[in-house]
Amino acid sequence: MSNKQALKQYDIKKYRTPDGYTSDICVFTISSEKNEAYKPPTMDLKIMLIKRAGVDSEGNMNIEANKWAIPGGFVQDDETGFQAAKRELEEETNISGIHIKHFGVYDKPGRDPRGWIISNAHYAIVPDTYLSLRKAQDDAADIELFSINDVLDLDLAFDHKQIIEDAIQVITNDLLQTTVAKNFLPEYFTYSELQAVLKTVTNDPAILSDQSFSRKIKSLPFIQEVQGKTTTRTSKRATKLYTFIEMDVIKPIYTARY
Amino acid sequence: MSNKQALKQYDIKKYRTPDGYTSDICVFTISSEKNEAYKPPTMDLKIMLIKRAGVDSEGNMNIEANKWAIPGGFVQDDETGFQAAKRELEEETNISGIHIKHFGVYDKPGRDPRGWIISNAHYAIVPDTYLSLRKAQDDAADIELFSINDVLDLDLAFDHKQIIEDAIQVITNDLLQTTVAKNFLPEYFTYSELQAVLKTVTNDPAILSDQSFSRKIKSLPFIQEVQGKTTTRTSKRATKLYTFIEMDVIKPIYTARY
DNA sequence: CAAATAGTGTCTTTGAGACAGTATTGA
DNA sequence: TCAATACTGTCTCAAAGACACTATTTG
Repeated sequence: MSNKQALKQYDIKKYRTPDGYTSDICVFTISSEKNEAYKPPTMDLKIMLIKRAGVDSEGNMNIEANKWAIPGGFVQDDETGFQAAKRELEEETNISGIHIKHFGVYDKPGRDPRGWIISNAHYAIVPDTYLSLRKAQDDAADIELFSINDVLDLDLAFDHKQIIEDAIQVITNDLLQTTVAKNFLPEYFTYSELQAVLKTVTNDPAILSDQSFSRKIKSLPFIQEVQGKTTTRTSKRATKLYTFIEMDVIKPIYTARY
Repeated sequence: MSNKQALKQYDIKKYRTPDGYTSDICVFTISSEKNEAYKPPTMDLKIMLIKRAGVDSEGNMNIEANKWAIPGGFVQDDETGFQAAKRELEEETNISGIHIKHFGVYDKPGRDPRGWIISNAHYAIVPDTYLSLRKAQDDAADIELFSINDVLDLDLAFDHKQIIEDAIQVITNDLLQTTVAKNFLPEYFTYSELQAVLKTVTNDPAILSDQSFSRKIKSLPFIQEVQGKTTTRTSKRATKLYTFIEMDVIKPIYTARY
């Protein structure tokens, strides 16, 4: 065993090393499709993609030209992949404090024709106001939001179809089994706003029903009613506001009610 | 924006590339501490570590010598990190079909004094019989199982303390919120065997109580009673057997009972 | 007042949790 | 027989789900 160990270390020179190490970010936003006065929002979960250029800076044909891709870039040698993702997202959106989470590594040989390139996949949650702003400032031709219901029909670069599929699965899970939904909401929100977020990823009748959900929200240990504050942004009648309590929630499937 | 994109591609030559790409595996096993006849098992969640050699093959002092470490090795350029983890684990234990899951990437600059080395972290679930066997065959001085309650007190190599902490958190979550517990159990198991697995990571009274749990298990949609089969391995009285049904379980925290 | 949203009142049914009791069988 | 494990019977309490109803406010 000691030999085996020592040999492994010797092998360090033998193995080929990767040609690149990148971080990519699936930027999700929930845009209120309709946002009329005194109406609860109708929401749609969207992902931001960029369109790859047709030619590179030297005028040569670009690889995966004109295809849609998730934003990303190379990790520098003085930062982690996570830090790189954060940096790139901040460069892209000009905001910090964004919720961002690593969810996978994509390293299948041949995934990038340029070489052996390893990609860290992250998802981020960004309020849609920032993205509309970003799109307005810049030449906006090559940045677009796509509904998660449509995005997989696009012509996507590299293995980004797989990455996006996985990201949608992960964020669906996280929205339902963690309190990450709070990142799509203002600090104080109404029951119907939280409900609209969850509706983007589930058909659970207990969540779909207004009465059930407005009753249920009062008994959730990780959500608290904000006393004495109301809003009229979702209805003419003043509506109670709630806020998330900071806590880890692990509800075992073995004790839940089915 | 097109310029920015093109520039990014140009940068491919500018960035330093990693010095190594590895896969490490936290090998978990549940050993039955007591396994007397007609007794339900008392289980303990353990992790397998190897002891790093004192000197390398050339007789030089090894880095992180004599410290405990999680097993792993370099990813080859014709395989993914996940495949490498599977290959290494099979080399180590001589079994295939093991449950293995990627849970993180460790790439903090300076984490490995030998260079910029990126590690994919996985956890695996291995029946303890295989590990005892493996330990018996080999010179066993440098391979050991540690309870997750003790392992963090050891002198651990590199950033393996962090990796193991994270692995314990992830497997705890998965055991309670997915059906991954099935990998610690035979195909047909008793309620007390499943209970013993869950007890290694939770103090939930509904799981701790024999009566509650033996009732509850009948109503779980992902567990089915095996008709007409019983066992006496956990008690003198014949005990009903159950099996997991293949299905995805996502129980929203918003509909669970608290 | 009509329409829309946000609730509440109340009933039925289900299940969780607790406690006590029964069932089975080897030592 | 006893001790240990695996249940089952039954009660109480809380919550889920359904339905009807009330509350509030603007156009």
